[in-house]
Amino acid sequence: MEDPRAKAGPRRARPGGRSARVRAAVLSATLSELAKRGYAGLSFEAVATRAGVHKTTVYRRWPERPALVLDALLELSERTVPLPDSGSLQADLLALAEAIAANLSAPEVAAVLRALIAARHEPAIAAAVDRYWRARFDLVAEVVRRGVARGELPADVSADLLIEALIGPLYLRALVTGEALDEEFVSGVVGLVLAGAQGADA
Amino acid sequence: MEDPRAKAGPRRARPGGRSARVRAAVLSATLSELAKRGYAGLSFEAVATRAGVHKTTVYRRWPERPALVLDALLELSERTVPLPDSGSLQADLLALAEAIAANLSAPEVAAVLRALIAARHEPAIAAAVDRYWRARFDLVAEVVRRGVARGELPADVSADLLIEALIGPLYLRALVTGEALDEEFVSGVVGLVLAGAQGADA
DNA sequence: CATAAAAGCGACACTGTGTTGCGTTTGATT
DNA sequence: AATCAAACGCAACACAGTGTCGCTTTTATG
Repeated sequence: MEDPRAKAGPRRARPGGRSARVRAAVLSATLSELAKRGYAGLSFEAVATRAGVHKTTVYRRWPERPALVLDALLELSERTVPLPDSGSLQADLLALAEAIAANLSAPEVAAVLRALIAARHEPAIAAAVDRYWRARFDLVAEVVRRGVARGELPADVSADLLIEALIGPLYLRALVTGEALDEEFVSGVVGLVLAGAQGADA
Repeated sequence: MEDPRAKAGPRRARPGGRSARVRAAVLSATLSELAKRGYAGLSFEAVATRAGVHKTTVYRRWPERPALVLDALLELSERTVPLPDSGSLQADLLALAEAIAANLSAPEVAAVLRALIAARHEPAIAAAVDRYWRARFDLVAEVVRRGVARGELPADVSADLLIEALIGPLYLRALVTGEALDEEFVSGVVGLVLAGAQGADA
């Protein structure tokens, strides 16, 4: 009962070229708008205009707001930061902290992060953000593990605690208090945390 | 030319009773709505309804949004946290961290803070938040100063750095990653920071 | 070159915001 | 206690922006 190319036929393949372009433009525009207006103030119309695309196109592909923001985020988190591996824990942590500080010092990045923090209302956003952080932390934990393997840290040190102690102050300044992430501060935090981790095995 | 009670008369005094009640109700409602919807999603109408007051009343007293939120914030920051002074730096820092953690663990508090973070767009809000933090830090620095005076810390330790290292991870969990602020984490941070501050005078 | 998926387009209903004019309540003043 | 303006309640309004719909045009794919 299977006609050679009859019944199966009508389901044509879907285009890749234009759709991909539109998608990229919209997601990029979403990030910009997110930085500019925040999550709640995000307007589909503004996103469409900025992307050079019609409003209905955006609505059709991303029927509700969390879906759009989520896709934009995934796009953003693709940009992975390479893990330093210099052979010295001190140097690795410093390089890491400086890279993060440089990132956070970019106004658009800070703005997007602030928008995300505010969007924790939305369960879908919260879940995605959590996953993002877990992956990030697991990655960075590798640096700590190498330090332990080299004997630079006591074996019972908690990698998560160390990482959070390192990153926390950076985020505090960038997002909460708004103070500048200068060189002195970053190296100070690294020194403090490192000394604490090396000596706190009580 | 000054008639005893003539020309100066028509300027009657302004009521204190009802106005004060309305003001308190509105500001309290503002905090609740802020926690619920965030800054950008804050609706004057919702605030008014929650406060049991008419929409126009809110609009008249606070013509624009930053003014309303700012007043609500000032109300909130009145609630000062008493500084611990047990004679031991370790105990003081722990008490402080636990108090902050308890605060941040309250969903409404975390929600309001998130809303404020997102509202950094608004210069007026940003300025007020910055002032708030400066005052807070100056206050907490007293604990560190006492520790230095008792010889529990090297004299050249930076009070600000120590405080930010202590508070940063707490805020990171509460606002960014969303993880729980359990007892173990809080004491871990205190231990790490304290050890770091005591040993890092290089 | 035929075809269907995807984007463009204009129009629309609808919700919520912020404003205005006027009447009513409230509380300080004499 | 009577007065009177400040402050609030109320209803109606203009307006902007959101999200939806039916239709036409473009553009990959086979």
